[in-house]
Amino acid sequence: MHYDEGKEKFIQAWGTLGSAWGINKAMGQIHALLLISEEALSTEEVMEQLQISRGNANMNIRALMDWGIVSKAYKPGERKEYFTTGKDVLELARQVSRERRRREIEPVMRVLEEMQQVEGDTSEVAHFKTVTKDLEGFTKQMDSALDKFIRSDKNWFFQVLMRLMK
Amino acid sequence: MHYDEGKEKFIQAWGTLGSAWGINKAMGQIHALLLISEEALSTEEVMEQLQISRGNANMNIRALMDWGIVSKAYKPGERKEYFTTGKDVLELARQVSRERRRREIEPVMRVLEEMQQVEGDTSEVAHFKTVTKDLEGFTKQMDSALDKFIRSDKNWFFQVLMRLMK
DNA sequence: TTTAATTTTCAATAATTACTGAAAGTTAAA
DNA sequence: TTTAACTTTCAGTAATTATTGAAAATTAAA
Repeated sequence: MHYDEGKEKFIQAWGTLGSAWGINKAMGQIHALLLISEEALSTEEVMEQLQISRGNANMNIRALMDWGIVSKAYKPGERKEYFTTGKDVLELARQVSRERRRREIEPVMRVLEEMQQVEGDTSEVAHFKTVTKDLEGFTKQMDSALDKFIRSDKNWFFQVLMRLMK
Repeated sequence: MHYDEGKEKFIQAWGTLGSAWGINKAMGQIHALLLISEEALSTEEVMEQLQISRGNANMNIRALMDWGIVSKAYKPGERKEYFTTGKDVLELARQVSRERRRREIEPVMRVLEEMQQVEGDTSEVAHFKTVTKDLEGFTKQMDSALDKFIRSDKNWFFQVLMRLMK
């Protein structure tokens, strides 16, 4: 397979994966492009390689920076801004976990907690509280495991993974 | 808080969580509704409670069945179909993991594997292969941990969680 | 300062995705 | 069989989300 074909496939696949997980396609594609670029890229280069508009490129690069997975990189003597993403996959996973935890898990957990405030002594209410309590318990456990992962170092993570596999 | 208010909040929250994870809102809401219903519900009841059309209800109930998290339940003497979802949260998580693995992780893994077929000896190609290989390795490890989780029983899962927490 | 390079914003538009409702299809009781 | 209850499909429409491109804002060199 030629490089250009592989590159194209990878960028598409990464965009599609993003979509399936609630991240917009262009954002996924820009991330893919930066991942495989040895050098930091300018907005122009992103626009050109992905055939997207300036506005689109700018907005999604910003969004990636908000996620904490893309950062600015100035080139000496150049005025223009360049962008890169870390090449460490574990660190990437950690950062994505951190953000999704904050953006999605925490809000839903707060709602689940509130549900115990529902009044009434019908079996309907009892059932409602049981289900939401179960969800809350499970979510809390997952969340604290995730938290551990986020704070962990490489060694801890691989050790856990090894223990878990056997 | 009154039951109806709590119910409404929970259904909304579950729908929103769904959206953030690439599942459509109505699907999430129907699932929430079935979760908190003690009895199986008919399409009519779903339509009425969520104020959605017959087509919408039918399509999303089917989708939930495709995911393997909602099943038909006939009531004695009744001709109409009723639907329920399991109330075991761990089992639910397992089933969702199973499906996302099949639908999303496996396809992307196949693409990542292919990337090693790229030819060329430039540093560009070398870098490309390194990055995609790293992603592939990480994804494989996550995938096999997930597989373990999917196949595990409750005890194994909680033991792992406990070990992991401390 | 001016000027020019660069980035950001945002109204307009396009593309995608979700939803409706009625017609067609299916199923089982009469 | 017929009939009626029920389920599924799908073309049309609505709602949402993504994208464009040009104007406004910002930045730094001249």
